[in-house]
Amino acid sequence: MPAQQRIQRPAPMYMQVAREVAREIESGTYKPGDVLPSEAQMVDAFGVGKATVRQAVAELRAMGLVDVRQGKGSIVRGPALQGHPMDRGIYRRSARSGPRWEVPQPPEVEEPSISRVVLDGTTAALLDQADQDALSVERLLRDPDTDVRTAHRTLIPLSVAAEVPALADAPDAPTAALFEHLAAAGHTLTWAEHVSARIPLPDERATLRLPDASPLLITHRVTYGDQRRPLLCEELRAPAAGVRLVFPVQAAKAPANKPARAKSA
Amino acid sequence: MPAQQRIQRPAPMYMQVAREVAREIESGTYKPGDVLPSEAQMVDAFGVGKATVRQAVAELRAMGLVDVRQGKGSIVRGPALQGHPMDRGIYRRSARSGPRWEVPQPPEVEEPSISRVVLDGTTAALLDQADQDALSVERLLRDPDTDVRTAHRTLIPLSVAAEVPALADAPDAPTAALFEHLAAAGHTLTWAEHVSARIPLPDERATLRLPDASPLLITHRVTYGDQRRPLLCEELRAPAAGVRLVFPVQAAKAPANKPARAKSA
DNA sequence: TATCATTTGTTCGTATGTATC
DNA sequence: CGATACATACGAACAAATGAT
Repeated sequence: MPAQQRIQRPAPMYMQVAREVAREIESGTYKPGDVLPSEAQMVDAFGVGKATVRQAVAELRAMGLVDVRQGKGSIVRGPALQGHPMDRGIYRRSARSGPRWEVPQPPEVEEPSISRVVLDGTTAALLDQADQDALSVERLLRDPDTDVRTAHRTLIPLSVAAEVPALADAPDAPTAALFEHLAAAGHTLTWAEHVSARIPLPDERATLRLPDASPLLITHRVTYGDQRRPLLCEELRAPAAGVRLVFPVQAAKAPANKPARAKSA
Repeated sequence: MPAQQRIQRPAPMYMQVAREVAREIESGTYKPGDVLPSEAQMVDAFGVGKATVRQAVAELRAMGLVDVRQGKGSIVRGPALQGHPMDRGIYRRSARSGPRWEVPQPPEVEEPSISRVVLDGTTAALLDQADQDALSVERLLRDPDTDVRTAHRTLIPLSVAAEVPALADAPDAPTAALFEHLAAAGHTLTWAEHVSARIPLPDERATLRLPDASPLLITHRVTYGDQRRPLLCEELRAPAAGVRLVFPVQAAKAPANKPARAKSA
């Protein structure tokens, strides 16, 4: 720790402006839906150049506090979209009653599109099949209550599709049906959910109608059969702002083995 | 004017520049660790103004493709940090063997700091206690293998701490010990994990050493007692780039709308 | 140790295009 | 149509960090 830590240089002016406006938003001076003063007004009010104001507004946008629209202005976002997850959960739970499965899933916007794809790095690692192609079923889902759009992709390795013809015949069946077919083929199913997040790509922002400053929550639900063989992978991409993923968890009875640091090359 | 719909305006110049450089990165012209041409060189190479080049570089940074450092240049990131989750998982699993619990947790960097806090919107909703204060234990954790830093916060409502004095005596005990105390007090424990993500605040970027374009993965693990009463909330904030959260999932036997309770032996 | 060239960061100015009302 | 506001683009200057001399 150098002594330089003590002294603090004044923050850049654009950051000071951004913080000042952010404070006014949080204190209620500007309420959700309000339009902030225009850039020209801020130039006069703060006595700084236009580039400084623009960068300050860019910071506010990156913080997720405002939505900027050309020709209109900078609109203050509601707290629900300011990064705090609302009470809208996407529940990730599967339930089984006898031979039937229940897997919650919102209705889809368009009909699913089926294609044959080469697995990318992440999904190849999860499915443990570097060279194998897979069937891909892509869906665009939409929750009618909240208008939240999510992208869902089911990946069925070709080897699994060959073994279980029911999957190859109707890969676009509901997830519960896929589980039932795998169970009927003699597999004992277990799952793992892999959750990550990243900045959305431009086209993802468009199709999912993502606002600025909203990361993309990505979960891969891998279905395993016996000997922990991966059979299926579902990828769900959801906006992180205003949405939570909820996992009901049951503690395991026994610590079993410890796969904590296993490195599979 | 309807014909105008068909034509598409050319993308802004800064976006064209960004895409061109991104293509060169992905095609291998610039490899991870390489330093991109300086801004001045790009101004000459592309024949655009400096502001245009700067915004293009800002785009590349937002895409997570490069790391820009003053006085040095723009360094191409490795694919591991380009938004694709690596094979480093944070395992979220609790195991019980008899009266003992096992909860995985990396070592902490500093000693935990204990304070009394007022619950914010999210945690108040999860703990179902709008007016209640809570004990807060904050830890900064660090995985020695990967140098990944995570922030961990345990919230114990004051009412729960009053009922279970062992929690109030040592709120900074390991999570497994907290579970054991709650179980010893007669509670049957269940959990739910709430996962979200958002853009990190500036100070979070500093303490967690977050690179640009890395969202923050946030999970709230709520511990419930009987009648689904929330007893405890743990908040974990982890960098989303290069990290996955892994949840082992077991399908419930019956589609109960009531929480499925673990059978006590 | 100190200096210097290079590179990015910040800030100002000006002009024009485009969307909204 | 016109006024307003943001988006894009140019130029210029100085500050701050970096690495090598």
